[in-house]
Amino acid sequence: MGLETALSFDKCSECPIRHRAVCARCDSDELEALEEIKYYRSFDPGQTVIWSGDRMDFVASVVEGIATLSQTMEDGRTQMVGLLLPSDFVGRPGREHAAYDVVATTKLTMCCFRKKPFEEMLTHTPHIGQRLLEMTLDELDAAREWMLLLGRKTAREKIASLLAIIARRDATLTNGLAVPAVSGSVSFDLPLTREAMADYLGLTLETVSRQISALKRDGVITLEGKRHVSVPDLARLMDETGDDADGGFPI
Amino acid sequence: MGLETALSFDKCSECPIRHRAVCARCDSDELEALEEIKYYRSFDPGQTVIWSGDRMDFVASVVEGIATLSQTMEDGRTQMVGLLLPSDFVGRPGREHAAYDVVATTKLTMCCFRKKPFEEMLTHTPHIGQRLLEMTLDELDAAREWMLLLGRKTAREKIASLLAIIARRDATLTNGLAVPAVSGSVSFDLPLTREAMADYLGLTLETVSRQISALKRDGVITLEGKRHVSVPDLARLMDETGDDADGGFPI
DNA sequence: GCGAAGCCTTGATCGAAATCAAGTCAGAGG
DNA sequence: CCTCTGACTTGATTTCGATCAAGGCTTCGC
Repeated sequence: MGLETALSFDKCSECPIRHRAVCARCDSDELEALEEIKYYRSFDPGQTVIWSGDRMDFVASVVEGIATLSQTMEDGRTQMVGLLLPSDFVGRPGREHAAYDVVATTKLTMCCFRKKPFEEMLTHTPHIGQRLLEMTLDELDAAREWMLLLGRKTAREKIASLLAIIARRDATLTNGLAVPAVSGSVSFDLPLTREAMADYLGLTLETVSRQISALKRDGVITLEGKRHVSVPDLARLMDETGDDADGGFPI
Repeated sequence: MGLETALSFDKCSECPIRHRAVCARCDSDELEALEEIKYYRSFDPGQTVIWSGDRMDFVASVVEGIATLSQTMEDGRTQMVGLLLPSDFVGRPGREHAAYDVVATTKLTMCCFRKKPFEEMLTHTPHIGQRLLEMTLDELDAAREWMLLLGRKTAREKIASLLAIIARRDATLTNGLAVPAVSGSVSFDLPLTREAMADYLGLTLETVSRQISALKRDGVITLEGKRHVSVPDLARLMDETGDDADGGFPI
């Protein structure tokens, strides 16, 4: 089941997402209160964390690994509505049941808070609510950027946009810059299968495969194996996304 | 310009959105503080409230009328990312410039708060932040529901979904029920042109027109004029949306 | 080494929605 | 009354991505 935890830390103060997660603004008193209601859970790749409609008595932060948030129609059509990376928040205070499926795509560790006491803290300690508002507003912007992609971009632009987002994120994490580079070269591993990319982009896996091949043929990217992507010229990739020069990031 | 205000009220306590807007939870003291920093602005149909990228020194609530929130690509492709109805909130605390275009589709009145003092209040009075968090979480759910529509639904399902949403909202407003009816008949006016619907649904206006004609031909709806829609059997319309029986509302 | 299962690629064909192109209709203004 | 305009409809054609189908490449267990 992979439920046994094997973390390299146990105190919040040593936590790798301490300064980006919902607890980012907490002082040491607040952190102590959170310690009391938190517990860790781990999941294996492919394992479902929560099914849509399930009763959910916790909220959580992703500590390590990647998970997907998705919706499925009766006939099986699936749309991913979010990609959960370390520090991202899962669950909604005030809601009894999960609204989406959450599935681990890599080995995943989550820091869970029992919902009732977390909701209590939300009303009494402003720092958590403030940070959660900020994170939710960011997610809303991301969702709206994705709406433009889903509604108006071509398959090629969709693939280029996804690659650009992953490339940017990787570049930011590795060089530690606040503002990601907009040119130069990067390389990274795709954290998703072709099918998961298709579900994220509103395409079929065949179209994803074809467009990746096309970008490779046109020299926008090179592949080593199926999953490792190199981008010789980030600006060239950005051109393919259809966004304007500044990368379409909200000003 | 239509900037002259002609409201039937001037105090917050008589405001029609008093109990649903960002100020819903405020007590009388907090309301008094808000009164100090608020002012009203009105716009005519078609008028642009804010251009994406513009400096924005206020945030606001829609009081009366309808506005759209949209994104446009360099080559003119447009995607609406939100429909703003009375009580909806516009703007983001902590952001200098607008991220989207806001356009009035009907006569529109907004209750604006100067940004700086509003941000002040946000850190000092919890009730505003709590309500704003709740509203933002609702918007995030709506955005994610729309992502499923944009990524996976057919043109016919998209139109049916939009009509169902408007029908529900109208039914709720007129009968005052907390939970909208799921069957029976309704009729309402479309608040959007075919082009605006297309921008919302990720379609062309021709496709919107054809699918509305098809739903009419199949007896799912009837039209009086171009804009007035009657739905003889709401359940029938819901079937056409592709959502499951409960209407796809988050549990 | 061999077979099976996953994941991915590529080809052929099909179909839904986009695009291109006329029109219709209602209302506004001269 | 007539024309102009903007919103909408409808038809013909094209195109992009879906669907159907086959096969390749790894990895894993036997």
